[in-house]
This record gives sequence, structure tokens and C-alpha cells, in this order.
Amino acid sequence: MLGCTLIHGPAAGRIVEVEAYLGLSDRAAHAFRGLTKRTQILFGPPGHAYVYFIYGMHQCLNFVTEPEGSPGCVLIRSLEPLAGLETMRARRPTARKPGDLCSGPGNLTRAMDIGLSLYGADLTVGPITVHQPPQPVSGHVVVTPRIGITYCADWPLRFVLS
DNA sequence: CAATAGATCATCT
DNA sequence: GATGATCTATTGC
Repeated sequence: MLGCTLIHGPAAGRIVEVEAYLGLSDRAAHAFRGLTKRTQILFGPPGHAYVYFIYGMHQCLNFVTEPEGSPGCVLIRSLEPLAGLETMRARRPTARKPGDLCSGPGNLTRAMDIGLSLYGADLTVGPITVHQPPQPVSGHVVVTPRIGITYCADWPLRFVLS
């Protein structure tokens, strides 16, 4: 997962920070409350995008990771911009350096132009796609507690590529 | 530089 | 009607 390349149109980035949400056993996960209109995609087959709107102004991108019936997902928290830097800058006037373009769940969705219209998109087909790195990442993964949530915040489910 | 408040709406109770 | 997997600008040292 970490190190994978995310591509949407002219913009692309390397996934360097993610958080896992375990579904039914994880009180912090949206799927914890069961199947609803918003979480239904989480209960489907893996490899699909789960996009949700939060705080009235931000959207977050997740990948469904668990088999059908098991609502696990991974929140993409941060990317390292690889392509389409100009496009990203145009979308994010407040970012001062490249590292700021895609740092944070809400920021990367704006830089990559990912919105609710991509809810349920198949990541193997597009318009957003994910590609494995040439060689697996190793030795640079840091595990930390999760961020920004109310319950189970101290579960070590945040993974950062250094 | 650290801490805090405000923006703003889809979804759930 | 309340809440939230956030970001930014502003205020206070």
C-alpha cells in the first residue's frame, strides 16, 4: 500500500502516509455503525474508492481493502507529488512548497481533484488508478497512533514512509 | 512558534 | 438537530 502510485488525470503522487480502519471492531471507523448509504461501498469487494465529505468543506479518499462483507479500508493521508505539479498548485493556492500540496487527507483530494463523484470508483479501471512500486518498500516504514479521531485514537494503525 | 477558533454540509439520530 | 477520519487564518506568547 505504502509507496504505491496514485494517478488521476495529469496528477500523480506516491502514497507516503496511510491509516487503517478496521470496520466492525473499530469504533473510529465509519463502518462501525453498520451498512448505511455512505458506507455501503466498504462492504463490497476491495479495490474501490471510498470518498466521503467531512467538516462541510473537505473530502477524504480511502481504499477498500477487505473482501466483500468485511468493511475494512485505508485512509490516504498524504502523497508525495510526482506529476502534474502545476495543476496541483493551481488547485491549492495556499500551498507554499511541493511538500504541502498533498499533505493531509483533505489537501490531497483537492490537489488531485478527487470528489464525491468518484465514490465507488474501481481503482483498477479509473479514472483514478493505483500502481505498485517497481520494488516493494522496506525498512522505512514508521508505525504510529492514528490522528484526528475520537475513539481508539491510540491504536497503532498509521503508517508513514520516511 | 504554539494554541485556538471558525468555516460549513452530508450523513446519521 | 448534532456531529465529524480537516484546514487555514488569526491570536497570543
